[in-house]
Amino acid sequence: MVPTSSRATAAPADAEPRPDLAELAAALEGTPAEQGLRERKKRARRAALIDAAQMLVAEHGLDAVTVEMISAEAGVSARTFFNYFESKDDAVLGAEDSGLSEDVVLTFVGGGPTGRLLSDLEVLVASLLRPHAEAHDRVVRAMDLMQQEPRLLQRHVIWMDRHKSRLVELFEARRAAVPFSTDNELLTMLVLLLIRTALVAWEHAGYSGDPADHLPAAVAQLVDVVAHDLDS
Amino acid sequence: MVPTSSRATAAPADAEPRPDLAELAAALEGTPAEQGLRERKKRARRAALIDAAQMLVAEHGLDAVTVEMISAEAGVSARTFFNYFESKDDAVLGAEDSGLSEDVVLTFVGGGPTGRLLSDLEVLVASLLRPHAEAHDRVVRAMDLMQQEPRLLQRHVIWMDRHKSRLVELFEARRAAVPFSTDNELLTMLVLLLIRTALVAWEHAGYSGDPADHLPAAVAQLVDVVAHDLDS
DNA sequence: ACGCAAAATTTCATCAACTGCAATAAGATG
DNA sequence: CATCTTATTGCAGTTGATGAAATTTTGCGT
Repeated sequence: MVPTSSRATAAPADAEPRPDLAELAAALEGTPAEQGLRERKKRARRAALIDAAQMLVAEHGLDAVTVEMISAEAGVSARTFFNYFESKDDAVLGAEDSGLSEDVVLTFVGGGPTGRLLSDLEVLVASLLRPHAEAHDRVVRAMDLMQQEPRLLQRHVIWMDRHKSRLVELFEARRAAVPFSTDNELLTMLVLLLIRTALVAWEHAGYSGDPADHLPAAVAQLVDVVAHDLDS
Repeated sequence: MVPTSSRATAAPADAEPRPDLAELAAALEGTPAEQGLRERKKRARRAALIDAAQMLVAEHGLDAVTVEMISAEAGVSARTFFNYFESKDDAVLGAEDSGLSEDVVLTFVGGGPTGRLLSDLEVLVASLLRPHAEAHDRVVRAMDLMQQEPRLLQRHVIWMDRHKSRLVELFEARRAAVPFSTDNELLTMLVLLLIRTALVAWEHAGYSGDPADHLPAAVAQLVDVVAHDLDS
């Protein structure tokens, strides 16, 4: 195996005779006592796979990395890889299905918190962005990789697509409480716009702080564009 | 050239002795005398492949259709298929790289036609949408399929990605003529938003007229959302 | 500790998307 | 017709992804 690993060992952070044991042990340290051992191992493997995927892709490029390499690096079989991720791309991005919390949802469908649709969308998106701050490092690496490998950008849209029906439900529910005329399609695209704009701004800021911090600026820009159109 | 194949058989693809001749002939009729025969055949094959792909997918679903089926239906080898399209999805969507015309570009980068960024974006998007009206039937079918097969939606984004660098160039050029502060990222997402909203509205309207006809409504909705936020 | 049931991993087989290459067929051209 | 160019094809091979059965690991009651 490993047909194209001529300069693989030039990297500083790894001189591993036995990647599985070392990484598993390290990863298990990170999550000391939380739930059963089974659960911890699961998280550890998942993290190991993401790390392996991101490291390899950063070094060799997306297409030059096979799931076999990733699996080998993480010390599992290739088949197991697909027990954790639906696709290679998902692993590289460390895809996490960050759902939205109940209270935020309830507030939104109730017509709150501000009563102004755009502002409330902003709050909603902020709550979507927050989980990203947890796995800070992995998200940062994912964003960097997204720039080098445009193909990964589409996963962003797939994420959107996964949650689109849920979002549409929210919009419909809110519409029942506080009628408004904007189409669902435009609103979902608006959510996507805000997410991407905020994330890119976050990246331009050197990944300092929380992605959600850049949301107000994104909204402000949007308002600006429209306002300029109304003025003149 | 709508009904390419008069065959609605649910049976496997071995019921036809010579699909190529019939379809090719029909397709060649459509484009009587234009450039060389070679060029016409190329277009005909491409059209045949798109039609075959869309028909089969509409009948059996995206994942149940293989490129071998599509190729067989169009009367070419599977290898040839990939001389025409980069992927199966591209064929199903009938991906056409509609570029933007020079005059529209020049007007935009010059700060026109209205001088208001959003309105000028609208004009730009309209010119992007117009080519879609040419291959009306295929675009309609592609849109229908997109609804049934969410995975195809991501191609929309890939299209966006392909043209993103060009769009960014336009934004930069205009910025040089008429300074404005909006980020490129937000603007490209805005373009995507307008395109999608207009297309979906067009679809909801039963595909009557031109997709670009629904652009003003999309912009109006966007303005509305922002305006409501400014008022209260 | 022991053994058993559930869950996860692995092995193996299989399919389909896609690519490179070399041979061949088919337009174009003079 | 001769030949040069371009397109098509068959073929072998890589890779992503999935299903099923065998095997290992973990949880847990006794």
